[in-house]
Amino acid sequence: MVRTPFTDKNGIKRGAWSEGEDNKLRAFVERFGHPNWRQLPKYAGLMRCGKSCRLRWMNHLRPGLKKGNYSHEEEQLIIKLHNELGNRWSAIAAKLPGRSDNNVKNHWHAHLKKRLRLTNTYSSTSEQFTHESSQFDSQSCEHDEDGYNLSNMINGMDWIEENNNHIKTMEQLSSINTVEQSLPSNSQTETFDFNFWSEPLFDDFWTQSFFLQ
DNA sequence: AAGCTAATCAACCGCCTGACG
DNA sequence: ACGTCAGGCGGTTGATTAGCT
Repeated sequence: MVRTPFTDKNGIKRGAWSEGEDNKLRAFVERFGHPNWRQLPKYAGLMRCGKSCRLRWMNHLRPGLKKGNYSHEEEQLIIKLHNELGNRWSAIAAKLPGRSDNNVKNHWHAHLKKRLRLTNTYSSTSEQFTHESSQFDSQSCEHDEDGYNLSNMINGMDWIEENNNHIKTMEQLSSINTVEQSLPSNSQTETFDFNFWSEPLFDDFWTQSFFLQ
């Protein structure tokens, strides 16, 4: 699920990162930090652009990154924050320890957005859902930019998740009339010498000594 | 088994912002 | 005040995998 590696006309490598490249970047950043991403690949012995190195570090290599499935709580928090902040993925990711902005954004587009759409479709077919699934007063509860009731969204998502096996398609969902009866009634840096990097001797001496270790 | 389509997510691109000279 | 540069952000692309016919 990654782009095929290739080298562009400037000799910059692009596409998927190899394990060796990851190791070089990780080792270098852990040792020297990253005060200058543009210069970093040169000193780290990587044929990558600085942006690519930064992205790789931020989204895959930095310590504490959480991989794998999102918890229910995380998903609810994303929905809530997206409602409050819009597409400010970095701000949303900042509230989710261990998740990168890219990761959150992908999860939103691949999972949550669709589920919310599904929920709203269902919501519009069931007046009862709108009434009973919300434990909040309609005047005071939160709404998204399109006017959707946020609490209903989350409750609806809960329900869809619980009943996922029974709902296969949007068509099926919108044709269900008896579903509402089954709805729950109470649903709810390290320090670094910056001048060091501009020191010409750094070029050969440090990169060599680093990789000779 | 083969072909097709949808889903997933890593990586890229272009733009914006702030720092600095 | 202006230009340049680097970092960061959000949108988009594309390769791979999974599932369906």
